[in-house]
Amino acid sequence: MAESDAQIDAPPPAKEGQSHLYLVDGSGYIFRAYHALPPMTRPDGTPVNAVFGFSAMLVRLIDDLDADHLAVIFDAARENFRNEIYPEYKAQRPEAPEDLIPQFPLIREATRAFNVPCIEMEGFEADDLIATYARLARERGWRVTIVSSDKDLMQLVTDGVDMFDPMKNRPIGRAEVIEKFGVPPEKVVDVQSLAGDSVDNVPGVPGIGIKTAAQLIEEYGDLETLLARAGEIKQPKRRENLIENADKARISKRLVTLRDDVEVPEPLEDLAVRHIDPAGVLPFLKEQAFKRLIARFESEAAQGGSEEGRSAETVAISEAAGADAGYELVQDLDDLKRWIAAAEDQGLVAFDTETTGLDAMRADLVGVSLALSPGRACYIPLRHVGRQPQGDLLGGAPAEEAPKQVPFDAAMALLKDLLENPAVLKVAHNAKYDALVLSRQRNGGIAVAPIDDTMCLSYVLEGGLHGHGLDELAQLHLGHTNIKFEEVCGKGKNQITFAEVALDKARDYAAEDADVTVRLHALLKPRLVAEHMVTVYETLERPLIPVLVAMERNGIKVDPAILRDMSADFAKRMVTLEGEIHGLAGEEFNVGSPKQLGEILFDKMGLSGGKKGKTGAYGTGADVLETLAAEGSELARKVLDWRQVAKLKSTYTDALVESINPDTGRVHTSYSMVGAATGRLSSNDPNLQNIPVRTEEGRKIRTAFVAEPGNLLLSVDYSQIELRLVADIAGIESLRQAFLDGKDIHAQTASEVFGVPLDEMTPETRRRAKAINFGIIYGISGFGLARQLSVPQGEAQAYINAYFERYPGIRDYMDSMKAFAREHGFVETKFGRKVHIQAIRDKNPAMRSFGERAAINAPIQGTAADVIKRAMARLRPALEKADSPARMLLQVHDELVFEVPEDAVEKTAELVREVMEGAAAPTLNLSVPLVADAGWGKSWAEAH
DNA sequence: GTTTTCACG
DNA sequence: GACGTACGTGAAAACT
Repeated sequence: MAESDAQIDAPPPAKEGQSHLYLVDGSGYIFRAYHALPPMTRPDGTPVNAVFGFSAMLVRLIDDLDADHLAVIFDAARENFRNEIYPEYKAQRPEAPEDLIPQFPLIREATRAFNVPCIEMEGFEADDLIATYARLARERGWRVTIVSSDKDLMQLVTDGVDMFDPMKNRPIGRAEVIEKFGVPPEKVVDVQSLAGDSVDNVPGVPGIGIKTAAQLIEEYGDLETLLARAGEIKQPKRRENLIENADKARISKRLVTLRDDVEVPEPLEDLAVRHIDPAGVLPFLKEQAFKRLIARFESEAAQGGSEEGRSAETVAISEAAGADAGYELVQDLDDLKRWIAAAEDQGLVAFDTETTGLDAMRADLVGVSLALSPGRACYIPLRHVGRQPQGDLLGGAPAEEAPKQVPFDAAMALLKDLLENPAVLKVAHNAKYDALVLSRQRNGGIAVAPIDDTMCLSYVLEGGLHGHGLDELAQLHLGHTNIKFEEVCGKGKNQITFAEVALDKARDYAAEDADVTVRLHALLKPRLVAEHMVTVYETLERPLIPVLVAMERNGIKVDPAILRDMSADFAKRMVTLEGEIHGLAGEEFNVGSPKQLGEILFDKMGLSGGKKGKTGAYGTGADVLETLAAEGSELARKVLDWRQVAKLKSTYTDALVESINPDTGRVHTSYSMVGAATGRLSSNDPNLQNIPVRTEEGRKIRTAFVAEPGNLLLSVDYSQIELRLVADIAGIESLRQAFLDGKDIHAQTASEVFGVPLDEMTPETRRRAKAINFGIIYGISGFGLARQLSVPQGEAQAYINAYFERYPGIRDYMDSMKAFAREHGFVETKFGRKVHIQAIRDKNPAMRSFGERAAINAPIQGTAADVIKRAMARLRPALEKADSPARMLLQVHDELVFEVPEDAVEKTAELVREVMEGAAAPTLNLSVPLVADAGWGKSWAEAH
């Protein structure tokens, strides 16, 4: 049933020769566009936001290749045959907003200007006309796509008929209908008849919503059967309602069922897609002052018409790109000078670097692409090589000479002038990578500035909604599929480096990236203002790019000898432990396999502890083994020891040695600015934000992180920053006072929640309070706290209740975050960063709870992340001003690590502490002081 | 490619 | 009233 249905994915593309009809729900679109788009007016003051959205949508649709028939359908008037069935139908709909009314005729005008059939009919709604056309087209074997997100049209989805949501740019197929209604399209009408619709004034049956309706229809098959057997319903209220309101349900059914037998005014043939005549559409566009669309059709007119209705935009970005008007290959100095002059003239250029690898500290620059405006891009090969000699495959092809390129040093000198020119804005996607590559002497020693980063723009605007890779954004915002890296370089053992790629292929790939970047920039940058995200971008993200470039470039010295010694020791201990484990188990097995271990522990040895998880595998996590060990299982104890050693060896001591850069002798992590939804950074290749510290054993790994001779590592970290923010944000007076007085915060909490005087505090009581304090930050639940504390759930819940009782501000905070997230789909940090929480609207209650906890945590974790980002951005000029020789090396969420000459440590520590403690001000006037503690030593272990 | 486990804040 | 849980990450190894 539903399971197999759900697997049906996006509809297949139209078959060869099959006609494809697009039916646009014009009336529905107007309202949605009006509400979704920010207000716009043309010079004479006429509001046109919906008209603009509509026009842009129509152009996009016509550009779509497989639409050969197209019509826009409108509602003719308010009254139609449904009002005769039920006079109140849609009666209570509010009047359209004042600034929408003048847009109705304009949208019909737009449709005609674009040479698209514009259809409406007295007595019927647009939906009925759509249903009728869909039936007619299907009878001829055509494919139909209904462009609308209106749920009332979902009943029409079937084989060959699907929908497309023009606001969200996503298809609506059978699976999406099931997601919305809980039943497949053919049963949607029955569900709607029961559930009714308060907006359209469809009565339905009282007390039954979509969920219950879907459940009932699933159970009884259809509406009539359900009504006939209503007496069998167990719930008394529901049974009564169904019996009493059977007629209302039947009337509702007549209201929601779409008519597909309307005498349509235009035959299908007349809906064939017609060419857009620039001369016909330009006067209309000019009247509305739609700049972007005007430019587009003017260029089309200049070229003597478009190519088969496809936009110049689409053509330039796809296969025709390389050919005529498309991307240019720059192979001599004069051409390069021409591009650079044009970029300087314009004051803005998008660029992308092509290299030999992903590690910016090791990669060699191979080429650079530039884009000035959509479709106008070039690629400058710099270090391409000829085809490499092929081994003995097919007799071995001989090596070829390197292709013609601008001499490297000459090209880099010119590019350096451009990329360092303060009057030219450089736009890149993940600019940190390109800036770091170019900053290395071998790749030109260029300090790129000023920089805009489309990846950061996307993160700031839509963090939490989707990924921020270039390919994903091209698809999402431009409807364009980028050439894949694999298609150019191959994969697996046959993969070649970009330096070996033939120039025409390299040009198409590289220039496309720059082209897409310049388009995304044009799309995203203006949204900063419209969506009030300028400050977040300009103060928290953009200034961090050069800071992180410097940190990644600095790296940190790691002593391989220390790690190798530890690895050898770990290896020995693992062998010993393995022997002991096999002895205890009575057989040899792979200790590293949770599956085998689970079978040994629970099947063979018969220890208690059940299955879990969808996969049916036994859980053998540390908590499970810890319980078994406490019950006296020596085997479990040994496995725990083995696991710890194995983890330390494989993830840290072995891997870190491999990460040492042979050129610098240091380890250079890479920070992701868009990895964490809350605004935190993340660290990878290698991850230096999770180096062990909690156990004595693991902590030793930090002795291998050292300062150069004559220097020290300085570590400064925020004390309890998240809890301090909670005290401030949730306005908890006693917690606030405790921080002000510098008291033991967990003991204080314990005293107040459990009513124990401070001088009678036991460590256990304090431990519990500490767990609650952390729980608060995570969006506490009785279950979670019980697990953490190993106490019954009821007891944990009692603690939480006591906490809420004592600190009501916490509960208010949690409730308001949940409500805000539900309403807006995101929550905000104190600095205005938006964190989108999609799970908050999930239909699965477990997912929703998850979203609620995330909504509680995100403003706290995110605000802390914002604070340290502000500190990092300010530290650069602050250290410079103080003439400090200190170098920032690492960030670990609430900690910064520096390398400092010995004689400058104390002064630097003081300066860093001041900047970090003052980082929230002046934007945020915290009622709780921020405190940072400093420590230093020869190694990271000593610095704490 | 996904799952499990475990390291950090 | 039932979902099945602490928030946020990344890496290695086993397993599909």
